[in-house]
Amino acid sequence: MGKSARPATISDVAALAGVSVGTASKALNGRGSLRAETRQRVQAAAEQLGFQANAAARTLSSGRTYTVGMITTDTIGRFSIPLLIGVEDALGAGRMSVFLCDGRDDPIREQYYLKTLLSRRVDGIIVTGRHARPRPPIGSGLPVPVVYAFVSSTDPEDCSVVADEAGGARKAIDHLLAVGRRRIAHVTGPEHHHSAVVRSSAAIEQLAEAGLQPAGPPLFGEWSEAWGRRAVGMLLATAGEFDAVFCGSDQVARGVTDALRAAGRRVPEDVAVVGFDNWDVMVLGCQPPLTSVDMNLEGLGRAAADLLLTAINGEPSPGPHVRPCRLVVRESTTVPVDSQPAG
Amino acid sequence: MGKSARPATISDVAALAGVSVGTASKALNGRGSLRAETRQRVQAAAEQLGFQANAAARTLSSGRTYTVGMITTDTIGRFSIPLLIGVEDALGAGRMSVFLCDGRDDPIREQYYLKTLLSRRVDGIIVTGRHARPRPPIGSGLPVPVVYAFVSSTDPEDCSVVADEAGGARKAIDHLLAVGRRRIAHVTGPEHHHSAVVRSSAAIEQLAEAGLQPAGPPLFGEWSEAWGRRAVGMLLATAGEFDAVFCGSDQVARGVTDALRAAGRRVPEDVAVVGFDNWDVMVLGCQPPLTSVDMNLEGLGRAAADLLLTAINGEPSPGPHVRPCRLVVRESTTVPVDSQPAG
DNA sequence: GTGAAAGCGCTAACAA
DNA sequence: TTGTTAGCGCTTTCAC
Repeated sequence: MGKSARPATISDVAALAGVSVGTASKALNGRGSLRAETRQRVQAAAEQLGFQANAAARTLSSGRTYTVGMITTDTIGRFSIPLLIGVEDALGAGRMSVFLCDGRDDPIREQYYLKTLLSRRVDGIIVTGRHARPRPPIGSGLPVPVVYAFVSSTDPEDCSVVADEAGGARKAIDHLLAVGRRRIAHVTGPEHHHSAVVRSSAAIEQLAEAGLQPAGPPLFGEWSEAWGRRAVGMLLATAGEFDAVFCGSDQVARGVTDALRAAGRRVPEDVAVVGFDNWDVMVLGCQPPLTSVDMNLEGLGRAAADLLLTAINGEPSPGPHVRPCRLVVRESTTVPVDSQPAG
Repeated sequence: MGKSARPATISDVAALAGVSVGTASKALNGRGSLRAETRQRVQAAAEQLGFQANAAARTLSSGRTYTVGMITTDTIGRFSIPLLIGVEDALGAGRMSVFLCDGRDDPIREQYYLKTLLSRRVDGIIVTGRHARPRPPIGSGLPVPVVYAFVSSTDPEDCSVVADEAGGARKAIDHLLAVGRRRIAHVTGPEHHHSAVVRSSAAIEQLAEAGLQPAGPPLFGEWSEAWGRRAVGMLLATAGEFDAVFCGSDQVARGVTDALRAAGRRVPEDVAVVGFDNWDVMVLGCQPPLTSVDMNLEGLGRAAADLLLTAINGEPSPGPHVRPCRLVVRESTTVPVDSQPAG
């Protein structure tokens, strides 16, 4: 069973079945009207030869490639994965294949990929990235539809699917208020980071709506556990009392939680902690497991792919499409009913 | 600048330049011999029309698609990313594009993808997966070369690129011995998991070579922090004294480290801890940062892609290609020189 | 119900 | 040096 020299073509199939290529084509694609017997004979021949229609040839006549390109702005990473899976999921069902292009934060590389994808005549393009901040459009007047997933374009006419991060932050605050917290601090990532700012402002606004001030100014730092730990030192030193910390990411939240425990504060009895991202490994590894905001990136990827498919079919949906976040409650904010009452 | 109705074809270019398509083709591909002036005129016309050669048409005549398929056995995840990046890196340089196919641990899905890729006439296929255990070949007598990356095939003739996990485990043990540890315990993942077994046996053998016994039998459990924490309870309860723990993964190692500290044992002064995978977020989030074994998955992906490229060019390299692991030393095994001497 | 033939966009061999 | 032409494998009219 060596390597077959050459994949079977439709004329091989036609010859074996004793029909013309036109007839074979109809038989294999269920088009035209043929005798059932002929159809079967062709299918049997195709089966026997292991025939797989040459996609390039098909593309050439149909004009459709049934492929889409996915370009990541920055490098492929933790955030891209669920998006990728969602996209793959929605497209795979529609028998479309995905070209993966790793932009590496390099605009030149990105444009190179764009050219390649266009020369491959992809039916559409999905652009993603780790940073939610609106980015310049990848191109203008492109011959195929483009959907931005998680990121959005600075051109408000471009189709994008983004998470309602502000809404997520508000849900986090509402939850903390609902479990009786009133002195809520906020620790998050870099001040120049779009998501940090959006989440932070939304949290503060939501507190204000409840007539509350945050427990101290928001602490901007990095997206790391180490920063979360350091921030707790600052909170303990400078802030007054606080009974909750809303964090801009799960990593920060985990650092905060660890440092609080190390400082003798119980989570959640003394201080409740909420994270953001609902990153399984962080959220479940944490002691106790973290309550966190989930942006449903996989659903977002799926939605982006669906919008792309409908755009490919001639029904574009321009503009931003905002999708809600979901709060996943765990033990960092709620004492389990069967646990020891707080001393 | 609306959507251009139809991408320019080479005959558009030829017409605009006032030459025949054959001449245009030569001019654009730098073949044949043409007057420099003609060449330039064609190139200018192509530029003006934004001409991008139709890849499908090119494929049809040349037989090459300059695409490869990458099939993940299980779902795309943490382990696939560095592999993907490596593959992308090595292939992108050679102007090849990658079709990403998420197998989801579903053999039917996998075969569906295989068919799709073959019908797209990819030049080659890379198969990856999270589990290093050898897997059944994805197909036999395939018309294109296949390289397994990180995983290997049960057919020893199949080309695969794998990490020397046993060697990595031995390096970890050697390091612990070098920093003076003699009573080394081992905590790892599920007993039915190939990597757990390989790493574990290699560690025990290496200890034996040094004339040592492990501190208690290896503890098999899960790949989670929670298990690492529980395991420490077992070690403290049942094992005698121990001055180091070699862990089968960074997550386990982190759980172990946290639990040791909670139990009043200092890391690394009282107990040194080594992880496996060198997963940045785990290794750096840990207190203190974890010494860990790095399998260099990105390099592995690059190597797999390079082997695939040479196989595509007619020089296959059958059989397994084993690549060394690297030990990355951090503070979980070595006291920084400028730190407080142990009390 | 089936076959013949044109054409998708490009390359490459051959003619001019 | 340039143009003409025959495919590459498939789909799709249009005759038969």
